Amino acid sequence: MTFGKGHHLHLIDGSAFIFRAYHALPPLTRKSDGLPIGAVSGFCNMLFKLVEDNAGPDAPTHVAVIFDHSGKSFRNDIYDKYKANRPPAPEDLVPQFPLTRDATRAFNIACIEVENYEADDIIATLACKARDAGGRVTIISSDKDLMQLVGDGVEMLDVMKNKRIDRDGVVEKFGVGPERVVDVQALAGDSVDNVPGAPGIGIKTAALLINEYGDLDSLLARAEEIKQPKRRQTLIDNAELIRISRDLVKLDCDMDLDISLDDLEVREPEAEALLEFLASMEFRTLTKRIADKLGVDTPVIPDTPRAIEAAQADAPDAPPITPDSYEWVKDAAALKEWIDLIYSRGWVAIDTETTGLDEMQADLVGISLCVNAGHACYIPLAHKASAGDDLFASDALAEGQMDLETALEMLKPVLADPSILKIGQNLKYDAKILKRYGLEMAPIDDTMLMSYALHAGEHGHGMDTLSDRYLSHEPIPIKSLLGSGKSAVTFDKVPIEDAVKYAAEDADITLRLWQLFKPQLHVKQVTTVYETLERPLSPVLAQMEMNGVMVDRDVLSRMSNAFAQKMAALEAEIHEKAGQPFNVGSPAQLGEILFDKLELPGGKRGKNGKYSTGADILEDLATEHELPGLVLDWRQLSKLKSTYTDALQDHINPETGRVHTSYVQTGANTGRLASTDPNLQNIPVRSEEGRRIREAFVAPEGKVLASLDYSQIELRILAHVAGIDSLKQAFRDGLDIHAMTASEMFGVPIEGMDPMVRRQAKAINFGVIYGISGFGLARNLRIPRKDAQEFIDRYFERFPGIRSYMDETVAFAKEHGYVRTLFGRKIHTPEIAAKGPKAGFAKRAAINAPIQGTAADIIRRAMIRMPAAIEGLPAKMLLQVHDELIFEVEEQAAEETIERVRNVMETAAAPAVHLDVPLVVDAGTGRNWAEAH
DNA sequence: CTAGAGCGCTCG
DNA sequence: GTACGAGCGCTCTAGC
Repeated sequence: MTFGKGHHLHLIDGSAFIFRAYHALPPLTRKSDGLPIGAVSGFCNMLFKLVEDNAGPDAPTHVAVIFDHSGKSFRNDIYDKYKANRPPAPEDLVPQFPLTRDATRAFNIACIEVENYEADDIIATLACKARDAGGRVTIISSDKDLMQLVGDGVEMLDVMKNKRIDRDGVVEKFGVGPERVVDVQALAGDSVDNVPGAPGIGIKTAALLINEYGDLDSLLARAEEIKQPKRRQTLIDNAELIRISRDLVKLDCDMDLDISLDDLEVREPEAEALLEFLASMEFRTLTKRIADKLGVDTPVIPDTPRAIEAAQADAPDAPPITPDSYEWVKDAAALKEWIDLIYSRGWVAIDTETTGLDEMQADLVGISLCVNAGHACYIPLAHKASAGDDLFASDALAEGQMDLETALEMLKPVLADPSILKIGQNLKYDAKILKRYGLEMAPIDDTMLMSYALHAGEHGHGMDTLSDRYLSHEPIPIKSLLGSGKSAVTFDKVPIEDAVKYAAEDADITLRLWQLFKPQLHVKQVTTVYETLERPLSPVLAQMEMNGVMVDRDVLSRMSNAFAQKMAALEAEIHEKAGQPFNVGSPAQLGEILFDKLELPGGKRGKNGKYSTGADILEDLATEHELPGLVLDWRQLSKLKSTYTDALQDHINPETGRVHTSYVQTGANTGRLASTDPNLQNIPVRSEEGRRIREAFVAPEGKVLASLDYSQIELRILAHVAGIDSLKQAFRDGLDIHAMTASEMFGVPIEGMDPMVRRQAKAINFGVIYGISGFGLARNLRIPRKDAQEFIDRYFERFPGIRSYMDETVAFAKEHGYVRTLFGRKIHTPEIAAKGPKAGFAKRAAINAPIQGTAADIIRRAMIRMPAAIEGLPAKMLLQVHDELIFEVEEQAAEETIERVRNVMETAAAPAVHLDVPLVVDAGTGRNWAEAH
């Protein structure tokens, strides 16, 4: 049978269906694993309704669902900004795109998409073919771009409004017949698709002009005749843009399709395949309805959520992880194919290989990509030829590599494309490397951050850990390629064939982890944490790290020399008092001197049978002998010199003259950041001598450093979460909280309070945050344990809400295995069920985590909002130290900057959380960090 | 020679 | 046996 007169073709605009379904329905998720399926559900219902409605006399004989092939089309070659303003598809819709194709096939309906073309072109080509063959066509869509096809037996049907659109309908909408629709659209433009058109001309005016002049070409040719000066000028000025617009809106009726109309003949669904699909989506109602209609038994959909392991076993289509499937991309043609694949998929896992771990200095060596489990490649860009390959130049590049600049030029639009999701493991690293090469990357998903949101406290979040744990696969160790220690080489020396296996595997593993984690975010109810506290922070940190802080080498160097001299003098004195030379830096040797040779009291041995010689012990011994005090002085200098004045100099970047720390977003289980290489969160401040190190952290000429820190944020949070009215009121009244505590506990007036009493209250306040114990407080205050316990008892008596908060928190942790911050962050406490000393640790950690974690969440929220808040000011955010943010700002803008930053910090909890206590931020500025703090 | 544990000290 | 959360430099030793 050949398609012809008497036949009726239905062409369904699949993409329109998907978006309509997505927006019409709440965000449904599959019960077993949280996979978002709202759009698929709506899509299936719409398909089913069509099938049901197709029983009547007007039923189609042929039907097809047409989809847009994701990514770019030939129209982008005509006009590169085509559809450029279109926002990316929502996160939870992206994984549903392929499922709607599966659904179409499950209904046994032809499913068509063609690379480089839009659905509208395929619809146009099929509609023209069918019309020419003498058949009828109904286009099921409300897209006005398709109205140019109406007429001669072609109609549109808007299923939502249940309205047919024929020739008259088109005239009603455009003021012209279908054959002139393109002309009107070319003039009017379309802001949604970013079709330029002629500025100032809308559909009404366009129709008027076309009706007057006949068609677009005549209009443009006779533009001079137009009476209205503005219209005349805009048509003359924009003639070229208008012609381009016409090319953009004109649908291609003459595509080469390898499918014929006869292939589209209506087929009955195959019950088994359709029901299997519906059951796999866990659509209970629809499965039953369709099973009933088809007259077969409804398949059973299990109610119990599957475990992760089951979900994995459930995906037999994921091929095993093997280097055999990885591709070595050698030239632009091969890379182009990968880029096309990325566009067709909508996402890509990416990983960069470099010559080192310092993102501010390492060079790019290659890039790996993965679009699908097992489908990965490596693009080597700067591998060196091995010595044997080229006798003349040892730094010659190896064969089989494409030009680095060409590759980056090709990848640049993909990485910046808002419709392409870039997936990585610790993407901040790759983003910084690529940024140094001029490439921006957005939007992103980071499997490390996902793991952190899901599993903080349960395990680490490095790729090796995750791969082993969730994919049961041990990745190729980097050491097997680079070696280790002195003989280690950089990645550019690795033979490319080895690099391909290693690098592509990393991208492959990352993509697989993403596929596992993404749906889990919903299931574990940490989507908001991930989306609002993790994902948006990563680029902010990257920018801070790249900003760096200026450090004055000379200041450090001078201090270092001074320390060295003092240490030498102390060392001589120490040896003299000890009666023999020994390594003062060796606790083991010191212990023997103190406790064996000098026979001082209190020698306690640690785990390895060595004496403990910690500061607290030496302080106690200082009353017995001169030696311990000298050692303490020596240790302070030694610490300052080695960790700060010496090591810090090595971290000054030779190109920027600044120190660029790295923040580990997943470093602390509570949500705090960790700072490494170097750690700038533990620069001395408590001792006078140590604080001087901060004088080396400076602002350049004409600028100052501004430091803003939350005052007592953790105690404020404690007052809020434990609901202690008197503490909350004290914070509202701006009282000295430690003095107030002392006053409440001991019944003494705040005025003229003994500083010792206040100090004890302060220790108790902090102790509470840490999960207080009599032993700990006793040791901290150096008072008998009994006295400490009395203090604690009295404290709980006065603030009973604190005790119940602690008890409830521990009970919650025992029941659920985790605790939560006010913003929903989960911190797992797997040891809470343990016996013995571990239980104590876990209990205190569980008490502390919601407090410390909520404070961490608040400053994260402030940091995420900060770039927008200081936009336009000559100010840069440089550092975070848990409750403090440090900025570098031009002197005359310091006041304005502080005002804006303070405002963001003080309101950072809102609107997600309303605190019963105010957040207060102290601020200071100075030429260096010591002055600013 | 190297990796890792343990100690001790720095910060919030 | 004990305050909560981190990173890093040094010493020392087990194991290649």
